[in-house]
Amino acid sequence: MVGLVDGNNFFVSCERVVNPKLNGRPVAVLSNNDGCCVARSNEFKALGIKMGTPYYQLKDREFPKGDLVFCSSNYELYGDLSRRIVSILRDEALDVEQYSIDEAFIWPPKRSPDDLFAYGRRLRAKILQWVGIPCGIGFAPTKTLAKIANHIGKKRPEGVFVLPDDPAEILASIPADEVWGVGRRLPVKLRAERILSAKDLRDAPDDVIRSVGGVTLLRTAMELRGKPCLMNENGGADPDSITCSRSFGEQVTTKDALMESIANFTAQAATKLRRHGLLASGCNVYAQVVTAGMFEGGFSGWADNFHGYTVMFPQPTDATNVMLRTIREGFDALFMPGARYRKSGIMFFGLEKAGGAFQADLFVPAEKREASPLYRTIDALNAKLGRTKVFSAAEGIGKRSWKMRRAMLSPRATTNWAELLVVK
DNA sequence: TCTGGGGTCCTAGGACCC
DNA sequence: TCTGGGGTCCTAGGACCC
Repeated sequence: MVGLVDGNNFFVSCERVVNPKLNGRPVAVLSNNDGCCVARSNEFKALGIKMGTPYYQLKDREFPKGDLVFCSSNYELYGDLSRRIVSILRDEALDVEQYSIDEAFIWPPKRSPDDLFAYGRRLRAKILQWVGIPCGIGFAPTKTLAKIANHIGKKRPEGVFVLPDDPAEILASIPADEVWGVGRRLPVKLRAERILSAKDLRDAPDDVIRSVGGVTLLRTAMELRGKPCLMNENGGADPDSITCSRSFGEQVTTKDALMESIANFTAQAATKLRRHGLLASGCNVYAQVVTAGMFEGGFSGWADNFHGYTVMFPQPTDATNVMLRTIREGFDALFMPGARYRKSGIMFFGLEKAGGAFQADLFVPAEKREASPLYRTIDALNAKLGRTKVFSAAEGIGKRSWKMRRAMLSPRATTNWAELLVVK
Protein backbone atom coordinates (compact mmCIF):
# COMPACT_ATOMS: atom_id res chain seq x y z
CA MET A 1 0.00 0.00 0.00
CA VAL A 2 1.05 3.55 -0.66
CA GLY A 3 -0.17 6.70 1.06
CA LEU A 4 -0.42 10.27 -0.12
CA VAL A 5 -0.08 13.07 2.43
CA ASP A 6 -1.09 16.47 1.15
CA GLY A 7 -1.25 19.80 3.00
CA ASN A 8 -4.69 21.40 2.76
CA ASN A 9 -4.58 24.73 0.88
CA PHE A 10 -0.91 24.52 1.77
CA PHE A 11 0.35 28.08 1.27
CA VAL A 12 -2.69 29.52 3.03
CA SER A 13 -2.26 27.08 5.92
CA CYS A 14 1.39 28.18 6.23
CA GLU A 15 0.35 31.83 6.42
CA ARG A 16 -2.16 30.92 9.13
CA VAL A 17 0.57 29.24 11.18
CA VAL A 18 2.39 32.57 11.56
CA ASN A 19 -0.77 34.70 11.62
CA PRO A 20 -3.74 33.02 13.35
CA LYS A 21 -5.89 36.09 12.67
CA LEU A 22 -6.31 34.67 9.17
CA ASN A 23 -8.27 31.69 10.51
CA GLY A 24 -11.87 31.65 9.31
CA ARG A 25 -11.30 34.42 6.79
CA PRO A 26 -11.20 34.27 2.98
CA VAL A 27 -7.44 34.22 2.29
CA ALA A 28 -5.51 33.85 -0.96
CA VAL A 29 -1.78 33.60 -1.56
CA LEU A 30 -0.55 35.35 -4.69
CA SER A 31 1.98 34.20 -7.26
CA ASN A 32 5.34 35.94 -7.55
CA ASN A 33 5.08 39.64 -8.33
CA ASP A 34 1.64 39.66 -6.66
CA GLY A 35 0.23 38.46 -9.98
CA CYS A 36 -2.64 36.07 -9.41
CA CYS A 37 -4.16 33.69 -6.85
CA VAL A 38 -2.27 30.40 -6.54
CA ALA A 39 -3.67 29.16 -3.22
CA ARG A 40 -7.06 29.79 -1.64
CA SER A 41 -8.64 29.08 1.72
CA ASN A 42 -11.98 27.26 1.81
CA GLU A 43 -13.70 30.54 2.63
CA PHE A 44 -12.08 32.13 -0.42
CA LYS A 45 -13.10 29.22 -2.66
CA ALA A 46 -16.66 29.49 -1.36
CA LEU A 47 -16.86 32.98 -2.85
CA GLY A 48 -16.50 31.39 -6.28
CA ILE A 49 -13.14 32.99 -7.12
CA LYS A 50 -11.12 30.72 -9.35
CA MET A 51 -7.52 29.62 -9.13
CA GLY A 52 -5.37 31.95 -11.21
CA THR A 53 -7.62 34.99 -10.99
CA PRO A 54 -5.46 38.13 -11.39
CA TYR A 55 -5.03 40.12 -8.22
CA TYR A 56 -5.74 43.48 -9.85
CA GLN A 57 -9.24 42.27 -10.73
CA LEU A 58 -9.96 41.51 -7.08
CA LYS A 59 -8.17 44.05 -4.95
CA ASP A 60 -10.80 46.77 -5.20
CA ARG A 61 -13.85 44.56 -5.28
CA GLU A 62 -16.10 44.19 -2.28
CA PHE A 63 -17.43 40.86 -1.21
CA PRO A 64 -20.32 40.31 1.17
CA LYS A 65 -18.68 37.75 3.48
CA GLY A 66 -15.93 39.93 4.92
CA ASP A 67 -12.89 41.46 3.35
CA LEU A 68 -10.60 39.34 1.29
CA VAL A 69 -7.08 38.88 2.62
CA PHE A 70 -4.13 38.57 0.21
CA CYS A 71 -0.61 37.41 1.00
CA SER A 72 2.47 37.68 -1.20
CA SER A 73 4.16 34.32 -1.64
CA ASN A 74 6.77 33.54 1.02
CA TYR A 75 8.59 30.50 -0.29
CA GLU A 76 11.14 30.54 2.49
CA LEU A 77 8.36 29.95 5.01
CA TYR A 78 6.55 27.33 2.91
CA GLY A 79 9.77 25.46 2.19
CA ASP A 80 10.70 25.30 5.86
CA LEU A 81 7.30 24.04 7.02
CA SER A 82 7.35 21.51 4.18
CA ARG A 83 10.74 20.18 5.37
CA ARG A 84 9.38 19.83 8.90
CA ILE A 85 6.44 17.74 7.68
CA VAL A 86 8.71 15.51 5.59
CA SER A 87 10.97 14.91 8.57
CA ILE A 88 7.98 13.69 10.60
CA LEU A 89 7.01 11.40 7.73
CA ARG A 90 10.54 9.97 7.58
CA ASP A 91 10.26 9.10 11.26
CA GLU A 92 6.92 7.38 10.84
CA ALA A 93 7.01 5.65 7.44
CA LEU A 94 9.19 2.96 5.86
CA ASP A 95 9.93 5.24 2.93
CA VAL A 96 8.98 8.74 1.82
CA GLU A 97 9.00 10.31 -1.61
CA GLN A 98 8.53 14.04 -1.57
CA TYR A 99 6.54 14.80 -4.69
CA SER A 100 6.13 18.57 -4.41
CA ILE A 101 6.32 21.25 -1.77
CA ASP A 102 2.97 20.16 -0.32
CA GLU A 103 2.68 16.46 -1.22
CA ALA A 104 4.54 13.31 -0.27
CA PHE A 105 3.99 9.63 -0.98
CA ILE A 106 4.69 7.34 1.96
CA TRP A 107 5.06 3.59 2.30
CA PRO A 108 3.37 2.76 5.59
CA PRO A 109 4.43 0.04 8.01
CA LYS A 110 0.82 -1.14 8.38
CA ARG A 111 -1.19 -3.31 6.03
CA SER A 112 -4.75 -3.93 7.20
CA PRO A 113 -7.36 -1.24 6.46
CA ASP A 114 -8.14 -0.71 10.16
CA ASP A 115 -4.49 -0.34 11.07
CA LEU A 116 -3.90 2.04 8.16
CA PHE A 117 -6.80 4.20 9.20
CA ALA A 118 -5.57 4.50 12.78
CA TYR A 119 -2.01 5.09 11.58
CA GLY A 120 -3.18 7.85 9.24
CA ARG A 121 -5.13 9.59 11.97
CA ARG A 122 -2.18 9.51 14.32
CA LEU A 123 0.14 10.86 11.63
CA ARG A 124 -2.25 13.64 10.78
CA ALA A 125 -2.62 14.64 14.43
CA LYS A 126 1.14 14.72 14.89
CA ILE A 127 1.70 16.98 11.87
CA LEU A 128 -1.08 19.27 13.03
CA GLN A 129 0.36 19.53 16.53
CA TRP A 130 4.05 19.80 15.62
CA VAL A 131 3.87 21.98 12.49
CA GLY A 132 0.33 23.39 12.54
CA ILE A 133 -0.64 22.29 9.03
CA PRO A 134 -3.84 20.27 8.43
CA CYS A 135 -3.31 17.43 5.95
CA GLY A 136 -5.39 14.98 3.98
CA ILE A 137 -4.14 11.39 3.85
CA GLY A 138 -5.23 8.61 1.49
CA PHE A 139 -4.10 4.97 1.25
CA ALA A 140 -4.47 2.66 -1.77
CA PRO A 141 -2.53 0.00 -3.71
CA THR A 142 -1.11 2.50 -6.27
CA LYS A 143 -0.13 6.15 -6.40
CA THR A 144 -2.95 7.10 -8.76
CA LEU A 145 -5.52 5.44 -6.48
CA ALA A 146 -3.85 7.02 -3.42
CA LYS A 147 -4.46 10.42 -5.04
CA ILE A 148 -8.16 9.56 -5.23
CA ALA A 149 -8.21 8.27 -1.65
CA ASN A 150 -6.51 11.49 -0.56
CA HIS A 151 -9.18 13.65 -2.21
CA ILE A 152 -11.86 11.71 -0.38
CA GLY A 153 -9.96 11.86 2.90
CA LYS A 154 -9.67 15.62 2.69
CA LYS A 155 -13.43 15.97 2.67
CA ARG A 156 -13.93 13.66 5.67
CA PRO A 157 -13.86 15.03 9.21
CA GLU A 158 -11.05 12.56 10.09
CA GLY A 159 -8.99 13.72 7.11
CA VAL A 160 -8.05 10.10 6.31
CA PHE A 161 -9.42 7.57 3.85
CA VAL A 162 -8.42 4.00 3.00
CA LEU A 163 -9.61 2.89 -0.43
CA PRO A 164 -11.75 -0.28 -0.19
CA ASP A 165 -10.71 -3.47 -1.99
CA ASP A 166 -13.42 -3.01 -4.58
CA PRO A 167 -13.51 0.70 -5.43
CA ALA A 168 -15.76 0.37 -8.52
CA GLU A 169 -18.53 2.49 -7.04
CA ILE A 170 -16.12 5.24 -6.02
CA LEU A 171 -14.38 5.27 -9.39
CA ALA A 172 -17.73 5.50 -11.17
CA SER A 173 -18.45 8.72 -9.27
CA ILE A 174 -15.20 10.42 -10.30
CA PRO A 175 -15.05 12.20 -13.68
CA ALA A 176 -12.19 10.96 -15.87
CA ASP A 177 -10.67 14.43 -16.07
CA GLU A 178 -10.11 14.45 -12.31
CA VAL A 179 -7.81 11.45 -12.50
CA TRP A 180 -4.13 12.19 -11.90
CA GLY A 181 -2.40 12.16 -15.29
CA VAL A 182 -5.44 13.32 -17.25
CA GLY A 183 -5.06 16.99 -18.06
CA ARG A 184 -6.93 19.55 -20.11
CA ARG A 185 -6.51 18.01 -23.54
CA LEU A 186 -7.27 14.34 -23.09
CA PRO A 187 -10.89 14.67 -21.85
CA VAL A 188 -12.02 15.82 -25.31
CA LYS A 189 -10.63 12.67 -26.91
CA LEU A 190 -11.82 10.49 -24.02
CA ARG A 191 -15.40 11.72 -24.40
CA ALA A 192 -15.32 10.68 -28.06
CA GLU A 193 -14.64 7.13 -26.84
CA ARG A 194 -17.41 7.49 -24.23
CA ILE A 195 -14.89 7.34 -21.41
CA LEU A 196 -16.42 9.67 -18.85
CA SER A 197 -15.54 8.36 -15.39
CA ALA A 198 -12.45 6.95 -13.71
CA LYS A 199 -14.16 3.57 -13.87
CA ASP A 200 -14.70 3.92 -17.64
CA LEU A 201 -11.00 4.63 -18.02
CA ARG A 202 -10.05 1.68 -15.86
CA ASP A 203 -12.25 -0.71 -17.84
CA ALA A 204 -11.59 0.56 -21.37
CA PRO A 205 -9.69 -1.75 -23.79
CA ASP A 206 -5.92 -1.22 -23.81
CA ASP A 207 -5.73 -0.41 -27.53
CA VAL A 208 -8.34 2.32 -27.19
CA ILE A 209 -6.48 3.86 -24.25
CA ARG A 210 -3.19 3.71 -26.14
CA SER A 211 -4.61 5.38 -29.20
CA VAL A 212 -6.02 8.22 -27.10
CA GLY A 213 -3.12 8.91 -24.76
CA GLY A 214 -0.22 6.60 -25.51
CA VAL A 215 1.59 4.50 -22.97
CA THR A 216 1.35 7.28 -20.41
CA LEU A 217 -2.42 7.02 -20.25
CA LEU A 218 -2.24 3.22 -20.33
CA ARG A 219 -0.06 3.35 -17.24
CA THR A 220 -2.66 5.54 -15.57
CA ALA A 221 -5.35 2.99 -16.43
CA MET A 222 -3.22 0.13 -15.07
CA GLU A 223 -2.77 2.10 -11.86
CA LEU A 224 -6.56 2.47 -11.61
CA ARG A 225 -6.75 -1.33 -11.94
CA GLY A 226 -4.50 -1.62 -8.90
CA LYS A 227 -1.28 -2.56 -10.73
CA PRO A 228 1.51 -0.19 -9.71
CA CYS A 229 3.21 1.38 -12.75
CA LEU A 230 4.55 4.53 -11.13
CA MET A 231 7.40 3.53 -8.91
CA ASN A 232 9.09 5.13 -5.99
CA GLU A 233 11.14 7.85 -7.64
CA ASN A 234 13.55 8.17 -4.78
CA GLY A 235 17.23 7.84 -5.35
CA GLY A 236 17.54 11.53 -6.08
CA ALA A 237 18.03 11.47 -9.83
CA ASP A 238 19.74 14.66 -10.99
CA PRO A 239 17.65 17.15 -12.94
CA ASP A 240 18.00 17.39 -16.73
CA SER A 241 17.77 21.17 -16.70
CA ILE A 242 17.77 24.03 -14.22
CA THR A 243 15.80 27.20 -14.81
CA CYS A 244 15.44 30.57 -13.15
CA SER A 245 13.07 33.18 -14.51
CA ARG A 246 10.98 35.99 -13.05
CA SER A 247 8.45 38.56 -14.13
CA PHE A 248 9.61 42.11 -13.44
CA GLY A 249 8.06 44.44 -10.86
CA GLU A 250 8.18 47.19 -13.49
CA GLN A 251 8.57 46.93 -17.23
CA VAL A 252 12.18 47.00 -18.34
CA THR A 253 13.20 49.09 -21.37
CA THR A 254 16.96 49.56 -20.99
CA LYS A 255 19.71 47.23 -22.03
CA ASP A 256 21.54 47.58 -18.73
CA ALA A 257 18.51 46.67 -16.63
CA LEU A 258 17.70 43.64 -18.79
CA MET A 259 21.29 42.36 -18.62
CA GLU A 260 21.28 42.98 -14.87
CA SER A 261 18.17 40.85 -14.41
CA ILE A 262 19.67 38.05 -16.47
CA ALA A 263 22.89 38.21 -14.40
CA ASN A 264 20.80 37.81 -11.25
CA PHE A 265 18.86 34.82 -12.52
CA THR A 266 22.09 33.25 -13.78
CA ALA A 267 23.61 33.61 -10.32
CA GLN A 268 20.54 32.06 -8.69
CA ALA A 269 20.37 29.16 -11.12
CA ALA A 270 24.13 28.58 -10.74
CA THR A 271 23.73 28.35 -6.96
CA LYS A 272 21.08 25.70 -7.52
CA LEU A 273 23.39 23.94 -9.97
CA ARG A 274 26.24 23.82 -7.44
CA ARG A 275 23.91 22.55 -4.74
CA HIS A 276 23.28 19.52 -6.96
CA GLY A 277 27.01 19.16 -7.59
CA LEU A 278 26.46 19.64 -11.33
CA LEU A 279 28.14 21.47 -14.19
CA ALA A 280 26.25 23.03 -17.12
CA SER A 281 27.41 22.67 -20.73
CA GLY A 282 25.41 25.61 -21.99
CA CYS A 283 22.40 27.77 -21.46
CA ASN A 284 19.43 29.39 -23.03
CA VAL A 285 18.85 33.07 -22.30
CA TYR A 286 15.41 34.50 -23.00
CA ALA A 287 13.24 37.54 -22.46
CA GLN A 288 9.53 38.16 -22.91
CA VAL A 289 8.19 41.28 -24.60
CA VAL A 290 4.88 42.91 -23.75
CA THR A 291 2.46 42.84 -26.66
CA ALA A 292 -1.20 43.72 -27.05
CA GLY A 293 -3.66 40.98 -26.16
CA MET A 294 -0.99 38.65 -24.83
CA PHE A 295 -3.13 37.37 -21.97
CA GLU A 296 -6.19 36.47 -24.00
CA GLY A 297 -5.47 32.75 -23.71
CA GLY A 298 -6.04 32.89 -19.95
CA PHE A 299 -3.87 31.70 -17.09
CA SER A 300 -1.83 29.19 -19.04
CA GLY A 301 -2.47 29.95 -22.68
CA TRP A 302 -0.31 33.00 -23.12
CA ALA A 303 0.90 34.25 -26.43
CA ASP A 304 4.46 33.28 -27.16
CA ASN A 305 6.56 36.45 -27.07
CA PHE A 306 9.83 34.98 -25.96
CA HIS A 307 13.07 35.87 -27.69
CA GLY A 308 16.26 34.16 -26.75
CA TYR A 309 19.58 32.68 -27.69
CA THR A 310 21.64 29.65 -26.82
CA VAL A 311 25.30 29.67 -25.86
CA MET A 312 27.70 26.89 -24.98
CA PHE A 313 30.26 27.49 -22.26
CA PRO A 314 33.94 26.93 -23.15
CA GLN A 315 33.62 23.75 -21.13
CA PRO A 316 31.01 22.51 -18.64
CA THR A 317 31.16 24.79 -15.62
CA ASP A 318 29.45 25.90 -12.42
CA ALA A 319 31.34 29.21 -12.14
CA THR A 320 28.99 32.17 -12.37
CA ASN A 321 31.69 34.53 -13.70
CA VAL A 322 32.55 32.22 -16.60
CA MET A 323 28.88 31.91 -17.44
CA LEU A 324 28.26 35.64 -17.34
CA ARG A 325 31.21 36.30 -19.64
CA THR A 326 29.81 33.88 -22.20
CA ILE A 327 26.25 35.13 -21.86
CA ARG A 328 27.29 38.75 -22.46
CA GLU A 329 28.75 37.84 -25.84
CA GLY A 330 25.33 36.98 -27.27
CA PHE A 331 23.33 39.58 -25.44
CA ASP A 332 23.57 42.40 -28.02
CA ALA A 333 21.66 40.29 -30.49
CA LEU A 334 18.83 39.74 -28.00
CA PHE A 335 18.13 43.26 -26.86
CA MET A 336 15.72 45.26 -29.01
CA PRO A 337 15.71 49.00 -28.36
CA GLY A 338 12.19 50.31 -27.85
CA ALA A 339 10.76 46.99 -26.66
CA ARG A 340 9.11 46.72 -23.27
CA TYR A 341 10.19 43.61 -21.41
CA ARG A 342 8.10 41.96 -18.69
CA LYS A 343 10.18 38.90 -17.89
CA SER A 344 13.53 37.28 -18.46
CA GLY A 345 15.10 33.98 -17.61
CA ILE A 346 17.82 31.43 -18.10
CA MET A 347 17.94 27.67 -18.50
CA PHE A 348 21.01 25.48 -18.05
CA PHE A 349 21.19 22.25 -19.99
CA GLY A 350 23.69 19.50 -20.69
CA LEU A 351 24.16 18.91 -16.99
CA GLU A 352 26.84 16.53 -15.78
CA LYS A 353 28.28 15.58 -12.42
CA ALA A 354 31.23 17.65 -11.28
CA GLY A 355 34.31 15.45 -11.05
CA GLY A 356 32.50 12.58 -12.76
CA ALA A 357 33.12 10.71 -16.01
CA PHE A 358 32.53 12.61 -19.23
CA GLN A 359 32.95 12.30 -22.98
CA ALA A 360 36.19 14.08 -23.93
CA ASP A 361 37.07 15.64 -27.26
CA LEU A 362 39.64 13.49 -29.08
CA PHE A 363 41.57 16.54 -30.34
CA VAL A 364 41.34 18.76 -27.28
CA PRO A 365 43.39 18.00 -24.19
CA ALA A 366 40.95 17.00 -21.47
CA GLU A 367 40.83 19.25 -18.46
CA LYS A 368 39.37 18.09 -15.22
CA ARG A 369 35.78 19.15 -14.77
CA GLU A 370 35.65 20.12 -11.15
CA ALA A 371 33.43 22.40 -9.11
CA SER A 372 34.78 25.93 -8.83
CA PRO A 373 36.57 26.43 -5.47
CA LEU A 374 35.87 30.18 -5.64
CA TYR A 375 32.14 29.67 -5.84
CA ARG A 376 32.15 26.95 -3.22
CA THR A 377 33.56 29.60 -0.89
CA ILE A 378 31.04 32.21 -1.99
CA ASP A 379 28.16 29.78 -1.45
CA ALA A 380 29.47 29.00 2.04
CA LEU A 381 29.72 32.70 2.89
CA ASN A 382 26.21 33.42 1.64
CA ALA A 383 24.81 30.44 3.51
CA LYS A 384 26.31 31.79 6.71
CA LEU A 385 25.78 35.53 6.29
CA GLY A 386 22.61 35.80 4.23
CA ARG A 387 21.70 34.80 0.73
CA THR A 388 23.33 37.58 -1.31
CA LYS A 389 26.12 39.03 0.80
CA VAL A 390 28.67 38.21 -1.91
CA PHE A 391 27.60 38.70 -5.51
CA SER A 392 28.81 39.72 -8.97
CA ALA A 393 28.81 43.41 -9.81
CA ALA A 394 26.96 42.45 -13.00
CA GLU A 395 23.93 41.74 -10.83
CA GLY A 396 23.63 45.46 -10.20
CA ILE A 397 24.08 47.63 -7.16
CA GLY A 398 21.46 50.24 -7.99
CA LYS A 399 17.69 50.38 -7.79
CA ARG A 400 16.90 47.02 -9.44
CA SER A 401 13.53 48.30 -10.63
CA TRP A 402 12.88 44.92 -12.24
CA LYS A 403 12.71 43.24 -8.80
CA MET A 404 9.42 41.52 -8.20
CA ARG A 405 6.67 43.08 -6.13
CA ARG A 406 5.81 41.41 -2.87
CA ALA A 407 3.80 44.07 -1.10
CA MET A 408 2.06 41.79 1.43
CA LEU A 409 4.91 39.57 2.55
CA SER A 410 4.62 37.72 5.85
CA PRO A 411 7.67 37.31 8.16
CA ARG A 412 10.12 34.47 7.63
CA ALA A 413 9.15 33.48 11.12
CA THR A 414 10.77 30.04 11.21
CA THR A 415 14.03 30.68 9.34
CA ASN A 416 15.20 34.18 10.25
CA TRP A 417 16.10 35.34 13.77
CA ALA A 418 15.19 38.94 13.00
CA GLU A 419 11.67 37.97 11.98
CA LEU A 420 10.62 35.69 14.84
CA LEU A 421 7.07 36.12 16.03
CA VAL A 422 6.53 38.03 19.25
CA VAL A 423 4.08 36.23 21.54
CA LYS A 424 2.44 38.38 24.16
C1' DT B 1 6.89 -4.17 -62.65
C1' DC B 2 10.25 -5.52 -59.19
C1' DT B 3 15.04 -2.39 -54.62
C1' DG B 4 16.59 -4.75 -46.92
C1' DG B 5 16.81 -4.75 -42.30
C1' DG B 6 18.67 -3.24 -38.40
C1' DG B 7 20.01 0.53 -35.58
C1' DT B 8 21.28 5.54 -33.08
C1' DC B 9 20.88 10.38 -32.02
C1' DC B 10 18.68 14.73 -32.06
C1' DT B 11 14.86 18.05 -32.08
C1' DA B 12 10.30 19.91 -31.85
C1' DG B 13 6.07 19.58 -30.07
C1' DG B 14 2.55 17.85 -27.12
C1' DA B 15 0.94 16.14 -22.92
C1' DC B 16 1.18 16.16 -18.10
C1' DC B 17 2.44 17.53 -12.86
C1' DC B 18 2.72 20.97 -8.70
C1' DT C 1 -2.20 49.80 -16.46
C1' DC C 2 -2.32 45.29 -13.96
C1' DT C 3 -1.94 37.92 -15.17
C1' DG C 4 3.89 32.33 -11.93
C1' DG C 5 7.71 29.49 -12.05
C1' DG C 6 9.34 25.57 -12.00
C1' DG C 7 9.76 20.61 -14.03
C1' DT C 8 9.00 15.57 -16.50
C1' DC C 9 8.08 12.06 -20.11
C1' DC C 10 6.71 10.45 -24.72
C1' DT C 11 6.33 10.49 -29.79
C1' DA C 12 7.20 11.48 -34.52
C1' DG C 13 10.21 12.61 -37.91
C1' DG C 14 14.64 13.63 -39.89
C1' DA C 15 19.38 12.58 -40.47
C1' DC C 16 22.65 9.50 -40.03
C1' DC C 17 25.26 4.66 -39.47
C1' DC C 18 26.27 -0.36 -41.17
